[in-house]
Amino acid sequence: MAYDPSAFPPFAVTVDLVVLTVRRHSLCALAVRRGEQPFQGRWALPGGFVRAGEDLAQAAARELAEETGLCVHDPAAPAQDHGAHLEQLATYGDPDRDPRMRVVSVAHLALAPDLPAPRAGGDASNARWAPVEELLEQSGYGHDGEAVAPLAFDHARILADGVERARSKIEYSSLATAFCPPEFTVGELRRVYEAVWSVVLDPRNFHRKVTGTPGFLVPTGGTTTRQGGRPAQLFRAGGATLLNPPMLRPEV
Amino acid sequence: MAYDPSAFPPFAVTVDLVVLTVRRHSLCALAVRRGEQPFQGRWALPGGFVRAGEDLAQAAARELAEETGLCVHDPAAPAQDHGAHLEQLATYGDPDRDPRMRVVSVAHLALAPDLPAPRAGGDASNARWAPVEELLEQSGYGHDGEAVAPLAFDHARILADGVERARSKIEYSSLATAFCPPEFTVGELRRVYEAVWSVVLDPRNFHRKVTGTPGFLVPTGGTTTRQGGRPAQLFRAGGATLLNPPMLRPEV
DNA sequence: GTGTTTATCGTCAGGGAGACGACTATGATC
DNA sequence: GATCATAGTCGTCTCCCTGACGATAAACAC
Repeated sequence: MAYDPSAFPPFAVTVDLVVLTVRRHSLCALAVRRGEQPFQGRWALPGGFVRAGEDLAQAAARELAEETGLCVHDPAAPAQDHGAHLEQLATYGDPDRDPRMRVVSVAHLALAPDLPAPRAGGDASNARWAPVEELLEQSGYGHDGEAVAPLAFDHARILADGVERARSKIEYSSLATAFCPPEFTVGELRRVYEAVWSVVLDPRNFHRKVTGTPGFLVPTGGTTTRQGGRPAQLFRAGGATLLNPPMLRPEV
Repeated sequence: MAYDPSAFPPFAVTVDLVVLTVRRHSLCALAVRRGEQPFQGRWALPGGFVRAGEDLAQAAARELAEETGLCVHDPAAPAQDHGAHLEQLATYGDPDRDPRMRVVSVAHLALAPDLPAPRAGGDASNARWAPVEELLEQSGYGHDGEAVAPLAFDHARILADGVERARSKIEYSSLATAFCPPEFTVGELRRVYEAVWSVVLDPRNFHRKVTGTPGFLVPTGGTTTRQGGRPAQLFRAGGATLLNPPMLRPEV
């Protein structure tokens, strides 16, 4: 218990990011290709060291901006910016998780609307959005037939934890709107739930539920013209953060 | 992004513990008195440095055993041991949270049944169970009239986060049984909910709800003889961890 | 026995959710 | 332009869960 600077081992502290978005009706995560040992050439979650004067949340926001150009949604500001949601996920500190040294990684979860294309220091070939099932398979092939190795380090575990957090959190919070652009339709929001949960939802019951939950959605007055189908009303995210009663995830 | 051992600052990593229990109908947390600077003499959460070969969960379990003598409940083992529940809570890494150096603390949440008395290295005067409202008041007086200063470091924030986690988690999980001895009555479980949520619950509806949720409680066959009142059936915690539908916390 | 306390069972009304029919408003096709 | 396909929106019906609360059961205190 006594304080002795020589009594504790030195640690490196990093932040790793689980950045999720919904593209083409499936839940995708941002992966970057490692350019160095260990796990050189393998896909990994974006991340980096926490700097000296930096808070953990600041470090995560900085990494997110470096990798995606996204600004973090300020919780104090209203939901009119195009920022992403960022929250701490969990911390991973297994002694053997990094062969180089003792690294403790504070993983963060970011939810973002569909983005044009990832950029990793200007090199697009080193970053991509990949469906989470594809990244979580122990081995397999990507949509383009490329062989895919498991994620580096313990990042598969971190990604799985982040996905599970997102899946459960959209049940009882309005976080699903973080996957949507500033203005969206009820159908777009439903497709977010369907992609994240991998289910199909009844459009009529979903519409009744989300429009009937006070503070979840506020109509902007506009409508969308889409290819085929009746134009839909446009909504913005309302001020409510907690949904009560929650959205019910269909079982099995 | 390049790996350079001199490019990152050294951190100390600690685990801090929010140990909660229910005593005399109120939610209490374990606090230890600091014996050294900074915050000498102030109350704080128990905790300590993570050792070299140690996992974060191992470090938390070790600290918990040192402070309380509790063994951690093995998730793989059935719920028949007297162990406590332990889970990671969140990580706190503000650069200024410890004036001595850069310390990142991985806070853990432990839930335990009512224990005889705390022990801190054999010195009982340096550890106590205190109602969480008392510890979270910025200043005030304990139940014995002693003046109480705010918790050291950012431990009030950590404690508040742990309490909120416990309050929300007993809604949708069977974790409330972690506050109970191996065998307990429905009334004892109800008093746990009442203490953690600071509400009063209808005994009849509560009984219907918990006995009707499959896997939550399994009757042991025995009954209790208590001072006054009809003897109650004894139960053990069932195998279910997630309650669906959840317990509903009364609003306001 | 009477009163008190705690446990347990029943009843009833209201609300939310699933299942699903019906209608509306657009684009696509012939 | 009529028809079809597509997507959005409104309504209805039933079931189940919950809250409110009455009633009964089984112990103890006097």
